[in-house]
Formats: sequence, structure tokens, C-alpha cells
Amino acid sequence: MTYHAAAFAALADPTRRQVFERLSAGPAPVGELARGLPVSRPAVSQHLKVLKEAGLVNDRAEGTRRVYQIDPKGLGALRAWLDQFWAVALDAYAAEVERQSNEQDDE
Amino acid sequence: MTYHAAAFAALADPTRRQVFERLSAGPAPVGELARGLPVSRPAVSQHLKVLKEAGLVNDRAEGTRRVYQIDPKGLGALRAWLDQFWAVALDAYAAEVERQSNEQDDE
DNA sequence: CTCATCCGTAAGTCATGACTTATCGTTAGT
DNA sequence: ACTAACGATAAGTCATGACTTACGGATGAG
Repeated sequence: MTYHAAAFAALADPTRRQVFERLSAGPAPVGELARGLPVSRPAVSQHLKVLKEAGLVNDRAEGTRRVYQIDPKGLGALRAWLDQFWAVALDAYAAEVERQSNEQDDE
Repeated sequence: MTYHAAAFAALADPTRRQVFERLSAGPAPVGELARGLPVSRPAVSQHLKVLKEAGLVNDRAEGTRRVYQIDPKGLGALRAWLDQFWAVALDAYAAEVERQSNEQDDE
């Protein structure tokens, strides 16, 4: 459940986000992913490895191809972390706005 | 709306996540933030600059202190991006499970 | 008007990581 | 069995960025 750290690091890279966004449209083999990107196929392989270790994608063998698809696990961990802070952040923000309107009373 | 890129990059760093998590408990000046971390105060300043440019925090002057607080803007952009892919990812995943159960028909 | 405190910026160092080309294993077709 | 296609890994290069210390600017206290 500490997946969110790896997921953040993985999605921080623009190329990896492109790969991920492409995969959200459906499963694809490595070569096809590389064809739509300005980097070499080994680079895509390395990116996919990072995404996989972050729980963001799965892979399955299909003949000589290796098909990757999105894994909801990593995305879920990210969402959980975000939601946890979303509520708190809004509360803190609201409290701050409140504090500012009472400013003359405090000081 | 392209804030999510900067937000991902900002929260990819563990130290910056710590700063952000600390701020979710309420506003704090730079010195106090640095006191709870294993890095120097200038380092914290640099991290706060990155968080600010990502729309994740605000700052306001308070005497000689500079108080930082969470800004919901960046977190909101992140959430929007995530939600956009959350539904699609689940759909793709469900479609894939479906495809696998029909495997013998296709081949 | 000092003087101390708080903070940001400058400059430099060092590790990390995003890419490349080269190589190897595996699978499919002839 | 040979060859070609696909992909992962190895090794090396180069840029980025996370830190440090040193310094300068602003504010508040005496």
C-alpha cells in the first residue's frame, strides 16, 4: 500500500505518462507503443518496467509479442493517497479563510 | 489545467511529499518545516518553490516569517487527471477480462 | 540606528535516471 | 535447422535535480 510513492515517481516522467495514456485506450505490445513515441524500443521497455513495478501496468506474453495493459492497482493507490489529503487540504484551506476574516479579533 | 505535470513532478520527491503532508495539518513557516526534516532550511525553501509553481501551496508574509499553506488548486488538477483515467482504466481492464473469457472463440 | 532573525538566491558538488547502441534469448515461419 | 522478428538486459553517456555552504535583503526589537 506504499505503492503511491513508486506511482508518483513513475508518472512524473512525461514519456511514461504518454505510455500510460496510450495504454488507457487498450492493451498494446511494446513495438506498437514505441512506434508512437520519439524514443527507442529499449527505452520503452525500461519505462514499462518502471510502470510495472509501480503497479500501474500488467504484461502478458502473446507469442513473440509482450502485451501490456493498465493495472488498476497502482492508480487506486494513488487515488487513495490523494483522497486522503483532498479532504484535509480543503478543511485546512477553509479554516484559513475563516481565520483571515477573524483577523482583527486576534490581533 | 496542465498543472498535473508539475504536480506529479513535485510530489515525486519524498522530501517534498513530507513537506506537503506536514502542511496538510495546517499552515507553517519555513523554519518550522525545516526543523522536522533532515535537510537544511535553504533546501526546504527550494522545495517550497517547486510546490508553489505546481499550484500545490500558497505563501503569505507574516512579519519576518513566510507562512506556507496548502493550495487546493494543484491537488484538484491532479485529481481531475487521475479521475479521467480511473474510469477508462477500469473499463479497459474489464474489457480485457471479458476478452480473455472469449479467448477460445477468437482463436 | 544597530543587531539578530528569518528567508530567498547563488554557486558548486554529487547522485540519479533517461536515453543510446550492442548483445542475447525466445518464438514463429519456411 | 535456419532465419527473422520481438523484446529484455548490459553498458556507457549526458542532463537534471537534490543537496550543501555562503551571501544578501527585509523585518522587528532594543
